[in-house]
Amino acid sequence: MSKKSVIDGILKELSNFNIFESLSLSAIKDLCEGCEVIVNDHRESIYSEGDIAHSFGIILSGAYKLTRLSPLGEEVILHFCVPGDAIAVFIMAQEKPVYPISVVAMGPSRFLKIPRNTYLKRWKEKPDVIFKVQSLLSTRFGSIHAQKVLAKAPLKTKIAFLLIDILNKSEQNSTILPLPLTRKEIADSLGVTTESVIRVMSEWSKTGFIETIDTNIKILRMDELIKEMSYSPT
Amino acid sequence: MSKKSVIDGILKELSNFNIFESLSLSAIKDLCEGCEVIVNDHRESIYSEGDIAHSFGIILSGAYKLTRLSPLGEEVILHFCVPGDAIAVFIMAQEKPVYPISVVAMGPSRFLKIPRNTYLKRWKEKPDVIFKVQSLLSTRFGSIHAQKVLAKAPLKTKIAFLLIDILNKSEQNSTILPLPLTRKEIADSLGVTTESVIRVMSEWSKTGFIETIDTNIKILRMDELIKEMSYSPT
DNA sequence: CGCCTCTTTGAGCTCAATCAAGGTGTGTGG
DNA sequence: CCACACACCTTGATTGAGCTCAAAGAGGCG
Repeated sequence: MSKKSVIDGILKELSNFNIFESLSLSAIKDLCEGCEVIVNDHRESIYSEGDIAHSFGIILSGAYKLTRLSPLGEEVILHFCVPGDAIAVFIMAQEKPVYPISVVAMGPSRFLKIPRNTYLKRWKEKPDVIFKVQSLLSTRFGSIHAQKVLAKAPLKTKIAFLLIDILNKSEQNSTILPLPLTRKEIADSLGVTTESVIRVMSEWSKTGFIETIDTNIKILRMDELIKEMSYSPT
Repeated sequence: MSKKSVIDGILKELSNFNIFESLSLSAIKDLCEGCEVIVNDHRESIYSEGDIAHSFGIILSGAYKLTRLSPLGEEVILHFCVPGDAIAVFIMAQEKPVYPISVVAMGPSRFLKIPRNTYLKRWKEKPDVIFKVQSLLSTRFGSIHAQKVLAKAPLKTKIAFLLIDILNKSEQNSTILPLPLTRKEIADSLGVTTESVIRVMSEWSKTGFIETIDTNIKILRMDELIKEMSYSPT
């Protein structure tokens, strides 16, 4: 395949994403000047907390997690990203941006890396695109807030909410979560222990609410999971 | 005082805020077309979760909390806002924006309410201002993430962090928190119970790390508070 | 003066953490 | 090809930090 047709293929991929919808292929091409496709294996890191940010990008396929280390050196997962999500865009306008988080692939994934210069030259003065970025951010706030509201809820409420929230990221109306997810990752995302997550989810596996094939979680009884989400005072 | 000089006074107030710094007074005036100063008493609400968003604004003085109700009907505090903070700006670009949270005054406060139309006409095409808004958002992400990283930390770590984080919002190098804060509010912000917060803070009051005059918290021994923030496995 | 919000303290309980031990699957280097 | 490391999953027993419940005092406000 020639380089040109590779680029064409990617442009087509990009045009499906929310952030670029309503843009012409040539406009998208402009926005991606100097880009590069990064192919990652499971657990490979593309950005590390504290590094100077020379680039940002868009997830093409697979999934990535945004993480930080806790004071005790444990991984804390701040967000799960799926295809179409932008990474580190919103720090590009800063004078000397530094990645505030690390970004790690979950399973084989592809990432379109775009130089910061392209942002400064091409993205900055395009309000439409900037507002798309803002709307991605605002979705992220939504998830975070919804999770914080459940702070006092029992663990199974939190897990049920997380699974449903992740499932909703998926474009298709699938019942399989769009990313491979270990029990440990669920725990690290909710700020609880792996064992506690396992105890809740084994129960659900036994009662047939969910099914786990390798690290892919399938929701069999959405209605029951939603019931598990509700809770009442003691 | 004439209406004109009232406006001049406010413009001067605004020009001190980060979001408007480096803008001329007349540019700021443009951005505030149709604005109105709202004066609030303690616990008055300016926006309610779910309402259609016809306006947004900037905090002039005092403080406001951003809240939501938990499934059990308890107040959950998502963020504390101080003078210079923008409220609901980043949903203004949406087609039919709805406030995702409620906004409630903490003590007597003043808020500059700006119609959504002004945003669409004046803010939208000014990238400089939009980036200032983005930078406010990114600060907010910073706080939220830092808090999430402490999810497994003991309660006193979380409280110490919250107090220091709020103190850092203050412009001056004061040791008094820039907003009146009850124990219940600390609890609602951290997702714990009032009693637990009281037990930790009474201890600190006894040992002289902090002092509470009415609802104003003064940090007497920052070094000790920072020590309380560190923790180690079991 | 009664109502409301906030604070305080004590006693008992519970959910999730901790600790411990064993099992599985995958990759890798000798 | 085997051994060994590593990441993840699982289950059971024990423990403890923070929750719940209860009761009471201290302002502030209409």
